[in-house]
Amino acid sequence: MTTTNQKPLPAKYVPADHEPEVSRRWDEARAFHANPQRVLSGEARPYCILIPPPNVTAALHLGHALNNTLQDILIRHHRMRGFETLWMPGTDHAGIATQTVVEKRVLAEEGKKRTDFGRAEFVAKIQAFKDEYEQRITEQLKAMGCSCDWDRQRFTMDDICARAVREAFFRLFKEGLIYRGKRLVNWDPVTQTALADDEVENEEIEGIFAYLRYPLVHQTEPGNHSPVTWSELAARGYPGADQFPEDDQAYVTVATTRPETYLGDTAVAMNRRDPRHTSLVGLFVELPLVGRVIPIIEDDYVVLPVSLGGDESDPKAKMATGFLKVTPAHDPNDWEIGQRHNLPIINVMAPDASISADHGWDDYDPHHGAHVYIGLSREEARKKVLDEFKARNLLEAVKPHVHSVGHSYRSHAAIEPYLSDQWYVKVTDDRLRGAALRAMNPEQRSSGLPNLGGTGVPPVSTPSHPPSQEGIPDHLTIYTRHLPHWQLGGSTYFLTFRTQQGELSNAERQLVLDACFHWHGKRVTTHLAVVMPDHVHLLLTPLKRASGDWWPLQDILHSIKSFTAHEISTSRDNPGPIWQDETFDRIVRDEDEFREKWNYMLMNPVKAGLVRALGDYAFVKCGEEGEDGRDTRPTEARKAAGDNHLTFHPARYAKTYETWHENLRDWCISRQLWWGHQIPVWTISRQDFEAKDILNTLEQKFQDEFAIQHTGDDPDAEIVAICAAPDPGLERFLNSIGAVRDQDVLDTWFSSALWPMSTMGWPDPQAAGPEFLGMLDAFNPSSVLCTAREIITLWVSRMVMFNRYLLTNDESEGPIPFHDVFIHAMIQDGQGRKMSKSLGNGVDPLDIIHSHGTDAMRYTLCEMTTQTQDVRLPVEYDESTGRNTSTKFDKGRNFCTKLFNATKFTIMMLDEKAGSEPETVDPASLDPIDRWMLSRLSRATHDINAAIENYHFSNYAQAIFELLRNDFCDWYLEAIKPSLADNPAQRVVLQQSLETILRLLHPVTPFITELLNEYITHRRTGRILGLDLPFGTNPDLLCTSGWPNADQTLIDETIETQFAHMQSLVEEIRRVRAKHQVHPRRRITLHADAALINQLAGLAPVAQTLAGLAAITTDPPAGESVAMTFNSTEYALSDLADAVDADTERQRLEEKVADLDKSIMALEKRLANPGYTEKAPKHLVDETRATLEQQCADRQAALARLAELA
RNA sequence: GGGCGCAUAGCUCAGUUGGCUAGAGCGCUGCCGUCACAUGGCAGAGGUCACAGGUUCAAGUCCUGUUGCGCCCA
Repeated sequence: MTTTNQKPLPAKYVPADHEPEVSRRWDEARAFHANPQRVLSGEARPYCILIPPPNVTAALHLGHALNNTLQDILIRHHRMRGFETLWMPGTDHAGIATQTVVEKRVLAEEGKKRTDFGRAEFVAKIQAFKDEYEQRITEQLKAMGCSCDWDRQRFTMDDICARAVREAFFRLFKEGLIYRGKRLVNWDPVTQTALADDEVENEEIEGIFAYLRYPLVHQTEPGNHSPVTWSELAARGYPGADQFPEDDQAYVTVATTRPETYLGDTAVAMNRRDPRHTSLVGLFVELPLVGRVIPIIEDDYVVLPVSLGGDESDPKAKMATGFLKVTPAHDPNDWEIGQRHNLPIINVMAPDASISADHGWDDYDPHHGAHVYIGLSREEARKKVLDEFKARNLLEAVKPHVHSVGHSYRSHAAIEPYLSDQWYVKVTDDRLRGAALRAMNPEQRSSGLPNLGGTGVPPVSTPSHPPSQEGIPDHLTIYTRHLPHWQLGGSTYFLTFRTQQGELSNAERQLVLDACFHWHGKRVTTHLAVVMPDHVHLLLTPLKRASGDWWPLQDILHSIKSFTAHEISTSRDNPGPIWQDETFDRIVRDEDEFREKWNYMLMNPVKAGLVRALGDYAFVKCGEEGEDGRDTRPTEARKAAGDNHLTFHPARYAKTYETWHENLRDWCISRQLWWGHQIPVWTISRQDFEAKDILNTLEQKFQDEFAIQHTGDDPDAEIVAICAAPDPGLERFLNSIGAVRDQDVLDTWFSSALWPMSTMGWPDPQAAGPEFLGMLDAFNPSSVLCTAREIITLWVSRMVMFNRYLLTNDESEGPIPFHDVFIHAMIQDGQGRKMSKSLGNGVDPLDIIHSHGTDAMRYTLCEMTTQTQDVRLPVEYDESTGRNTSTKFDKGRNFCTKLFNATKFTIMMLDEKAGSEPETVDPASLDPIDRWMLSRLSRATHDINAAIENYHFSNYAQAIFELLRNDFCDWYLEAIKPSLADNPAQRVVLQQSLETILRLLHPVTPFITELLNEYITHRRTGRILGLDLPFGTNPDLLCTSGWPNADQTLIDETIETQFAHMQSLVEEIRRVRAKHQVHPRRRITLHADAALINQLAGLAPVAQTLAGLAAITTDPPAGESVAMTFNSTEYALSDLADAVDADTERQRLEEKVADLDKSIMALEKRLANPGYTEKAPKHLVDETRATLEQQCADRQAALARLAELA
């Protein structure tokens, strides 16, 4: 069948000519729409990714392109594998960021400020901006080929998300996990809002260290004080007081980077170890101009100066005076001191950080002179303070000082620690933080874990206590190997690991035994586990994964050992290594031998070294046969995944997650903004609340829909009410009684944290709409979250906490929101700077798509994704187009061009001569070249499956690159040119190979493969046994066709070895041709011998084609010829030219001899080392000997030929 | 201050639990207008794997330390 109903492919591939058309076909087929019912009915397993919703502040840049390309690769791969696949798209309202951008825009365009509009009016402006950018972002994602379920696109301020926010807030509030507190917050004076800790960026700035003198006074009673003189101090034993004029007023000197905050000082603190301490106890200082008299207190926080015995290595001790001004309202550390000593808290600033007496400066008295500061900015006030102190001879010194200061990530203004009422989530509660930590995969948890790996000593392959050989039949002798080799066959392994020291208690033995069976049936079949007090024996067979390879034994063992070690060392309260390295003994692979060995061990446990004495069987357990390695657990069980299932890739990021939670502080969630979810809390004074008997009314009318909290320190403070589901009746009621709704909005991450739930209709899918039914059950937990590193703390953690807390049922804590977290690299520009909008070095993916095409961009991004944490991407600005571009994408573009041309050529060849192709092809009947191609295909398929499964995207890109360019184009296509027309079975192989390649490529380059697939799949005539290309859910499109299944049996080691041999022969001939500058079209003659021809076997014609040979003959050359050594034998090539240049030939041979000399010396040296021949594995030594032998022969041959030439 | 990452060819980067003469793309050199592809093919040059120790028969790879760069968190 050679249907050629498509229009012919154009001469050149121009991506822009095809991508929109392909997109349209996907849209029309609704190819990316997920149906939860297929999951719930058991028809298909779920695979779900939730997009990290991009901020609507700006268009996407290449970092997003990377992020989304990787997600799309995972999604498309799983869709083709038959999973019911959901990729949920959406955007984030990004409260402060978006509002700031719009404020700037409005100011620039209309010259107006936010406050010139009403709240509703301004929010509408932001909404319009959001609509514009949401659309732009969606267009970008579609242009990138993202196969999202576009029908389900969400925005974090959708009604559906708002409902989730209300519900979550209500529940947390009711349980006391949200509270109101007067705290120091990170205040951004420019945007005038509080910021979360992680929205603050520390920057080194060149500031000052000012030394201010505070005059000392006595205070007999409040309002009545008198100066303290130096002579008085000297009398009190103050060291060095006699150095000063005795009648002058004494002072103490404080050092500060922020002199202006002295207006709010409420104490001076000193360390009790300070020798001056005793003489100052009970004294006070008077703040110049302010007039406030404040006590001298003692607190261990104060650093002793070096001169008084402070720590010399502490830079603070070098700068310190020993006296610390304490400003509880304007410094977090001072706040703590203030709390400890019950100091007054005096806020001296307005929200814009200007000095103000109207925000808590209750003892402000303009007559003392502090009025000179009022209204000044922080910076102006700082200068003014120094001037005023200097004028009064109270400024001891000012030194330059580089220190780190928090800045707003948004406005870049210096953060002011500012006292205000804010709402907090008590994330430090065990129900949140604890649940997040318990979610972690135990093998990635570090706390309390002994250092099991990374000792630098590789696993010992020789057992330190070998099982007794006595009585074991010789042919069952266990032998040791390196682990990777064992894995190839999926064999059964006998493993032993021993305790580091001491013995396990019975309880511990039971724990270990259970752990040995943890992966049973899922990743391994655990045939037998024997847990003795000082060692463990395991008999395991790793199971096949869905990707076709086997679960790594190493991983399984590591899981068992690290988990048990953690548990044991915790319970012993004695961290330290528990296990030694394991020894690996391979059981003979043959099944009969295995059975015999197995029986022997069970019958003769003492002789086999299993146990020490007969009867010592307490902790021995045999497992049932397992199934395959797929996650076949029913939905309920999968959903129960809560504790121990959250796994990071790469694993090192688990540490970031863990330490973040260990050092967590409560999360400030209120923001003084207009753009966001307004806090659903109404407040009313306690007086009114009680007078109107409101509680009673609430309880009668709105039983479960409200929760109250009493807040405030004094009885006059307010109480707080909250409504749950947005009940207009309750809201009306609250308004009617004069309760006031909180003006603030929630931190954006509060709604983002609900993303895995809100997008699926939580809390009430029924009410959300029919399309939400079953979504939570089918797709939460989702499969993987793909994001960047800084998001671990901002978002990942909060999603885990909320998902687990809010989906808690009567039985247990809720599930994790995703099983895996994949952290990809951050894209930097050519100078190593992070790509960001503020630096202006962000690159629009559409620019790259414009110059190179989408697939090229995706291919290159995929290939860049290794396990590293940053990647550099130098870009150049193209004047002619006004766009950024980068030569890094050339590789992707060239790769696509190659695919296009190879496909065109394949079509041409298939159409040239068609007919009589067999319907079914048995690989065994094929020519070697075709068997080789199938072997390479099968191998690549397995490599690619493993790469994608492990998030090794770069390996995927490289595997497919080599398969297409090297194997398929350079060798296979070139080799079959002469034979294809007369070989119908080969035409099937060609067609099936390319179709397989297109499918394997589809996840990374979806557009071009979708385009070409139509041409190739329609030319399908037959199939190959062992190579299955399933139809999938909709074979009309490649994106919904099935993923290739290549049977392991197609991998033919023998043919691959033979082929590699043939390749080196061809390459050797090509080298000779190149040296002698033989024209590519000239056919030359290889004078071989029977041995070589025999060795080439069926590949001789291929070699002839690829090396440009007219013939391979055993006849000696008739005329001039050159020598060529191959495989220790000298051969001749003739017909190179009309006359061979003897000088060239001599030079070539001399170079060759020199090369060989060098290599031979190295090999001889290695073999001369007795350590090598004795200790290195035999096969390596043999290999070295063989190589040496061959190279010596090659050298002899070359020398002989040189002698002839001379 | 704590944590993490990086340092390999001119450039951008691979190198899978230590084992062939360390690889790829771009760039460079030579040949090729060839009937899929010049966005190509064939061949080639180019590396003291940051530095110093150590473990090992064997180190780019493991360990210790040093230097430089970057990121995250305080």
